[in-house]
Amino acid sequence: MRKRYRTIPPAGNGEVIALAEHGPRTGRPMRADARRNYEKLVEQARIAFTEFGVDAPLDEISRRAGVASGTLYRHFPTRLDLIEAVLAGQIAELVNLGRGLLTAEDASAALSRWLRAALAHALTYRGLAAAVMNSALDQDNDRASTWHAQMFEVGAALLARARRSGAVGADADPADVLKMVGAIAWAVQDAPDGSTQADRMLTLLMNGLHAPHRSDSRPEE
Amino acid sequence: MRKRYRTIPPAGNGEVIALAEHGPRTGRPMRADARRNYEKLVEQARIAFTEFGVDAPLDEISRRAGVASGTLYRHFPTRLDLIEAVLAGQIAELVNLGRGLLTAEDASAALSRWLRAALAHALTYRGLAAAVMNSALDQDNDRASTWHAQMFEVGAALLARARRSGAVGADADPADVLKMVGAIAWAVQDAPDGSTQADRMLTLLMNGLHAPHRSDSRPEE
DNA sequence: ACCTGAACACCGTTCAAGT
DNA sequence: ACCTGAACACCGTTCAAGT
Repeated sequence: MRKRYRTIPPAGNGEVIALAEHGPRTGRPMRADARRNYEKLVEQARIAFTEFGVDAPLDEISRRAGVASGTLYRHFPTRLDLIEAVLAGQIAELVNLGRGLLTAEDASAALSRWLRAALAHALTYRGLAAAVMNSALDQDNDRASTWHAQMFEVGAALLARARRSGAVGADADPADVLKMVGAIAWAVQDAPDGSTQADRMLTLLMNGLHAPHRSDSRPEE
Repeated sequence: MRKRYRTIPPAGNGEVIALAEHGPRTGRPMRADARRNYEKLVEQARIAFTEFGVDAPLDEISRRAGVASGTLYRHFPTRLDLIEAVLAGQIAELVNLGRGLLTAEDASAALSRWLRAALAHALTYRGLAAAVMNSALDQDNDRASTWHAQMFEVGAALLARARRSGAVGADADPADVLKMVGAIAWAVQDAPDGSTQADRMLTLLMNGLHAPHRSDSRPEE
């Protein structure tokens, strides 16, 4: 199938269970067995994504969770639904970190630190998180989860604060910056020296933010 | 299947045929019918990738080319082999452009122009070219084609020249820069306003290059 | 040396029957 | 309301037979 991952990322925390308490379809509480199945599916998906990558066979996941394939499909109509559930806990942590950093003294350092944390998040599961972040950032996307919305809010606030402090020049679009972070994660996902390369690339991005904004975007020719 | 593309990119030029003259396996000239099949497969793959994206069914491609599935498999053992053949002509053009720009007066503008051309290339076929560029950039990759090797050579030369001219500060790794270009293409591949966003992001990258190099890559915490 | 095309394996999706 | 699991559809890969 695919190369295996070295380390298994930490499991999603209580946030996942908070999601499972209410059915994503009805809004009403889930039946106890349905909720158990939901949680088993998310847990086994997390393990399978770690082992096989994004393309882990769905029936393998349902088999490990001890449910039929139709049950997986009922809870998660698309693969992306399942993926988002797996990532939910990690994103919540990122949001919390960002909120804490909003009161840090050095606004520029706070931004830098949060972007590095976001990059670390984006790198999980072979750049899978990066792909989800990226698709959630597209405007016409009605799939952008609540978690992602919060994440972008925090990112924008940190960027605005850094700009007000004078450390970041001119008008960088927060969505652009976050897209770049996801893009870096994607770019290094299979590189042998991935994390050091990602570090250098993020430094390049931070330099671009610090620089006085010069628009040299003349058209192609 | 998938959303359709607006425009069909220009066909690969003579370079593709140059490849087809010798079998990729033996090194000796291909039999006339084999070569015809090779070319028909590349042409139909180009069209199918445009219509369906990267995941165009292989048997659809072989069906349109009028050959059996085994023939496609003989010429192109993996999907990536087929993709590389489709992109070959475009990459050759990019290399030529870069070589011409090596003697331009303004080294910084030359780099900027070539990076924008590289970005345009990376955007073809829904960011498919970006994925191929990116995987070719990984060091342990024995699949990096001759074309890509030339491309990275040209990019490195343009960057070095811009650095010597003083317009680009310090030591940016050419591979990092090209990875960023591919990453930008990937990030905007499905965005509604993709090309304008890509433009802004590339400007951010250029700003990062122009800035005096500051290394703020302190570890995570 | 190359091509054909049937056979196989794999995997996602649906749905009738059951609780 | 939810679950099961067989059935179906789709697609990549192999390989024996043919030229």
